[in-house]
Amino acid sequence: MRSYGQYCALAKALDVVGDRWTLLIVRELALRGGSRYTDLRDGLPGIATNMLADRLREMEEAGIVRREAAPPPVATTLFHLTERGEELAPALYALGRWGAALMGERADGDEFRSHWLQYPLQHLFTDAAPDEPPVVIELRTGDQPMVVEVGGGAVRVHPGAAEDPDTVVTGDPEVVIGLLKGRFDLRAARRRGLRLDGDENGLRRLQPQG
Amino acid sequence: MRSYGQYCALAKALDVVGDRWTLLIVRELALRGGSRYTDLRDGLPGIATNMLADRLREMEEAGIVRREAAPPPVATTLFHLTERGEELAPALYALGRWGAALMGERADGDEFRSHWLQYPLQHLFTDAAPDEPPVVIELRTGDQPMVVEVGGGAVRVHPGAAEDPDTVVTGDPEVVIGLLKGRFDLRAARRRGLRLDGDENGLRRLQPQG
DNA sequence: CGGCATCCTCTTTGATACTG
DNA sequence: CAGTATCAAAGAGGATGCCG
Repeated sequence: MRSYGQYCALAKALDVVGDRWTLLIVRELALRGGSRYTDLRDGLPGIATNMLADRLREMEEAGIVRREAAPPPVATTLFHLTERGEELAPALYALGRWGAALMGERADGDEFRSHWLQYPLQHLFTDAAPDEPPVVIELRTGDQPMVVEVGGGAVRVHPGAAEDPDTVVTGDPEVVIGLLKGRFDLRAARRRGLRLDGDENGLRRLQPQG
Repeated sequence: MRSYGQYCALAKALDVVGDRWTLLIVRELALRGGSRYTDLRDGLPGIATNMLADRLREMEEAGIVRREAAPPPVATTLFHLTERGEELAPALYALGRWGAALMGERADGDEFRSHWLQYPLQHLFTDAAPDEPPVVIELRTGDQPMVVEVGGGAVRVHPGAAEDPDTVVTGDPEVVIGLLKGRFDLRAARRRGLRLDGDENGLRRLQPQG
């Protein structure tokens, strides 16, 4: 990207991360940790492969991405955020929080990946009853199941199936997210195809932050 | 901007404010409040006039900018942020804070406007001695003087000349900012052409936040 | 298959000139 | 003052090819 040529912290930040796709690549790396090229491409539906290669090179030059040759058994390149890259997290949260209001209806053709839920759930939601025993929720929406552990005042999220979930939520991403955010109540969500197995009260623990 | 087509809050936010220049226009409107077109252009050195017109229209459609026909005595159009637009402030702070680390040397040809200091000073600096009587500093750098009031634990900044400043700091933006951020000590700043009139201790009140 | 590089087309941006 | 009009240059998107 061409520099804005302004001696201003915001402009300088945008000189580095203001390019198209750059912040979404940071999102992927922040969510997944070290990632292969093809995993990144999969988490960035719509990106052209040359774009991804270009951006990764630029981000490496800018000091926010580091590439690492994985040792022989794997024999692949792994891309990581540098420390400086990880420091973008607060900016991602702030933008994501602002964008949350735009997550109403899923536009036609909008892609979805389950692991995108990790950021919002961990940072925009809270444990409504920190003193009660922890609750495990499995979300089945998108390309893979996600486990949500709510307990001790915090929310932790990771991909995979839960061993013995208290609650299992199955449905379209728009409906699952709408239910969690309070845009739909349980009745409305069910009308839109949501299925809930196990303890309905488990979900009450997971509440959007003020 | 073409939509990313991803059902993700960050991607949705970038669909709206990820275009080139958009966040810098938000910066200008946030700093100045209601602004005329030509004032915006002046605060955005490097922007092409058709870009500014395009962006303002898009931002209006997106609901983050509102245009207002000022009444007869002024008879001009004023551009404002909507409430939704003002909610971008936390994202601007976060990005600006990240970009502050890039404010080392002023690149050749980098433009500067004094009012850009307002955001960083108010939000990235703090009053180091909240219980002592307030201090007024006048910064003379860039296109216009700025008044910095440090007192009661807060920092307030506005354009203009101070009536009876405790301290007056004159010099190149790079040096003034370097001094405030602690990149230069007073000796080093003076070597680079900084002039300080009045009480040297006034400056000690203004300290970067952790 | 993973990790790109090339080629081509289309869109966006930038510089400048001009207008009600 | 507040923009439009015009045109050239840069960047993004899509398809495909290459190489270990």
